[in-house]
Amino acid sequence: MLSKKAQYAFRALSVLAENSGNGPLPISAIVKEHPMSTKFLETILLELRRGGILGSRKGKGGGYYLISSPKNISFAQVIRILDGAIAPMKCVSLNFYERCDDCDEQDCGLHRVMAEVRDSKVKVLEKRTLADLI
Amino acid sequence: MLSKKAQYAFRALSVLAENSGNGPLPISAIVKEHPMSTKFLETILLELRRGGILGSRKGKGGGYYLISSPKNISFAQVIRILDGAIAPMKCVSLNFYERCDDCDEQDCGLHRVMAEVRDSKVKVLEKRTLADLI
DNA sequence: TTAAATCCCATAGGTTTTATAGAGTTATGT
DNA sequence: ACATAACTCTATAAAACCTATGGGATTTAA
Repeated sequence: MLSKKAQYAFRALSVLAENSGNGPLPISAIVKEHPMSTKFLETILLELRRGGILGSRKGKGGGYYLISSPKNISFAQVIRILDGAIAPMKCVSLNFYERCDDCDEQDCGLHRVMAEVRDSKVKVLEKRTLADLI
Repeated sequence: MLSKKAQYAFRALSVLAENSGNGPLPISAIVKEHPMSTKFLETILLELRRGGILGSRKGKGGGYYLISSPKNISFAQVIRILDGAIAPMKCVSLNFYERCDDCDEQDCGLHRVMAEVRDSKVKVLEKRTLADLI
């Protein structure tokens, strides 16, 4: 399941996507469109900035903005920044791999099926971008 | 991500699937093949029984067994019993639906993409069965 | 009667998620 | 220069959830 963090993030990103190209948008403007905890959103936007998909400008007239065009930012990127692995098990994760203690991964049916699930999720999430939110 | 519960469940179910048709298998026999907490596995098997995919027999010579053939028990069934929704958000879940507070669901981009993710996951998980574990 | 096995309930302990608070820092417009 | 608006950072608290365990009750076969 998507965390609340990721859900809030997509709400906020949809606002930023609509505003794309018009300079930075302050948090207050985002909260105005999608009511939520300002402070919580702050930490989320910070993570997204560190994750490399948002830029920010301080001071009067500042705020957050998308670093690239909405159609170049995939759902997969956002989810990996906020929730981590897309795969249903670490041992089949592409970006957050960890060795499995309970099987040898070569001849494990569970491993095979979960890799298949991962592929089907990634296929959708890599294809869909913030442009699909507008 | 799959919970440990679901992971242990699949390990156990693979043993039961291999033994399918040979009468009940006690927990001790399962733990022998896949080392894990006996008590924890006990609660898992109980849930699977209540979920309708396992039968059990008490007393000496008793144990757990698959109610139907391995090829008729899908991954989706098992996951729904132990982890709940397969969908990434409750508001797009087929079996665990809950209304979304933050959008109207008719015209929500996030909703649309997540429904697409749900479909791709369900497609794999309904197709794959315990027979794929053997 | 005894041993083997499931059944049931309660709960402890830890981790993660969600959210808040507050002080500090930086940039902007005037 | 100054006030202001906005981001930065760290700490922490509350709630929810996951993982695991314990003890006793019940059932069955031999």
